[in-house]
Amino acid sequence: MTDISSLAKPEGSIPAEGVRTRFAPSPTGYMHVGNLRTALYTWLIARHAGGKFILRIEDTDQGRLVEDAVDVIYRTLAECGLDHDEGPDVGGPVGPYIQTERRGLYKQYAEQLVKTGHAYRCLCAKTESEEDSGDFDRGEDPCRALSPEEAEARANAGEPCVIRQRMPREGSTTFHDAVYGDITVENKELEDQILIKSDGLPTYNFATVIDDHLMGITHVVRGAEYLSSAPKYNLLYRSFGWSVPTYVHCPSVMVMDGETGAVRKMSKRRGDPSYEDLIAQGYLTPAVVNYVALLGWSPGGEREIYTLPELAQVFDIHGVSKSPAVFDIQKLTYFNAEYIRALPAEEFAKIAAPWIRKSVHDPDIDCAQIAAILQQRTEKLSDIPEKVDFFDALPEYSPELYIHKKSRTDIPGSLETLRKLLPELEALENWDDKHILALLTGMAEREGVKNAKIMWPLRIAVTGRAVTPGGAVEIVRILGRDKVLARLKAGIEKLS
RNA sequence: GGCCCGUUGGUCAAGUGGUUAAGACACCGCCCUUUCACGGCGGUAACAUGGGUUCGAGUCCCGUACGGGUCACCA
Repeated sequence: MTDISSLAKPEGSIPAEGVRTRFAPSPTGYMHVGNLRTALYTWLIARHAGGKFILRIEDTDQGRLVEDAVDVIYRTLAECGLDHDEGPDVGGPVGPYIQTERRGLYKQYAEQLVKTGHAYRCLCAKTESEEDSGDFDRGEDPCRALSPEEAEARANAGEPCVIRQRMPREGSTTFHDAVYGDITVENKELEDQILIKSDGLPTYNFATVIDDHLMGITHVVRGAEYLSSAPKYNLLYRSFGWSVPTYVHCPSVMVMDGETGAVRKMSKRRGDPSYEDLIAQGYLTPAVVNYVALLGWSPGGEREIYTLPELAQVFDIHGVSKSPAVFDIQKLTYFNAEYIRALPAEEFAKIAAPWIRKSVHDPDIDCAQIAAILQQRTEKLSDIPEKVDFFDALPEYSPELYIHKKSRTDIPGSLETLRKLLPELEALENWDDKHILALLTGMAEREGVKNAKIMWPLRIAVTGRAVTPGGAVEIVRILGRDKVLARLKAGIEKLS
């Protein structure tokens, strides 16, 4: 076999040791949850070991280029905290990190394989073995393995030419995966896959092997959908005399159909959320990352809430599951609520402000005060606007709302309460929680009734809602005297 | 259909031959509470199935069923 070390290498050389992982997305324009999880695990493995995390763009499909798609990848990785040490934007010792910029490289290695008999040129889509088996009419079709001279002549004449990997016809190949263990397939099941397409670019299966080797990748993390093509890689590595990196295949992320209950792979086309969709729906990035980490991997204990650095510390390939996991938006929502509650109040106020302003336009209303009562009751940011819209304008509501068994309220009693409340609130000097509460409890005490009997009608009158963020006192305070008095009057009129 | 992989409650999952088979979400109930929520307490609910191996099997082996993946000049 020819010495492959004489072949051209990209600039620089491979670091001698240490874990190196890579996230190698094709730029399709969005990151679905499964992609994000693959990126996460890949990053986690590198960081856990103190190694390097590399970003490589796999854009060898010229027909599927999407404008700005790479930006989505950069943005998502950055937002999630998955920083890369090498990549198209930051460079590195084994670049370039975009496959179309490496095109010459693949061709050389493919030629090498042709020379050593591990690959052959072909003019059409038929493989050697199909040709041998007489599956098509040889007389009509010019397709067959070509000699180098022939191939070159054809290429010069402008005829398309493809390079295929020559698979052994007998025996079997065993491939080892860190998650799935040993997987053995009969060689006769392996197709002579195309290495170099007729446009001169490599196929994914070839480019990834070449690049992973050249970039010194030690752990290849990818979706389980690639598992069945993995044995072919072993053959490729063997043909080159290269050592095989550790493969880590991750189970697919599924989604359950709400109606049929059937599980299927997540897909953008079916409306399943991408990372950006989730953020737009008011999910917090750390919550998404934390939840996604646990989808198909378990740290083993009972703990579920982990920061990114904590995940890097405890991440272990052995915890990766073999079976597909169903994405559960409810559990994500739970994680999100946990993260929202844990936020410092000022930070939540900052994050919540734009959502509050979606429905509360009155400049006199203080967003920060609303945020304060909202924080403990918000599961996702997108729930906010409808929860607080009553601050802006009193919604239409039914008098029935005044009837509440537990608070022992009814319509006539509520009317009476509102009538008494009106002058007292009008006269209240200090408009703050303490004094408002004192006024309300004082009234309850004087009348010998539960606080709720006073507070329920008041809250209904000022909000028009049975369910509100915060109780009567806070809402009255935030709303301000003018609005409260006006709404009280409206309530009295409604019940009269 | 061929090949490959998988199968613990509705969902995520712990479990590496001997456990009353964890925990979390969701759901239900109770408590707390000025509503709702939060919080606290409790509850319903699982080893797909049939054979082995073994003193003993969720854990090991084989079959069956079901689910997933893959069979492109896409990744």
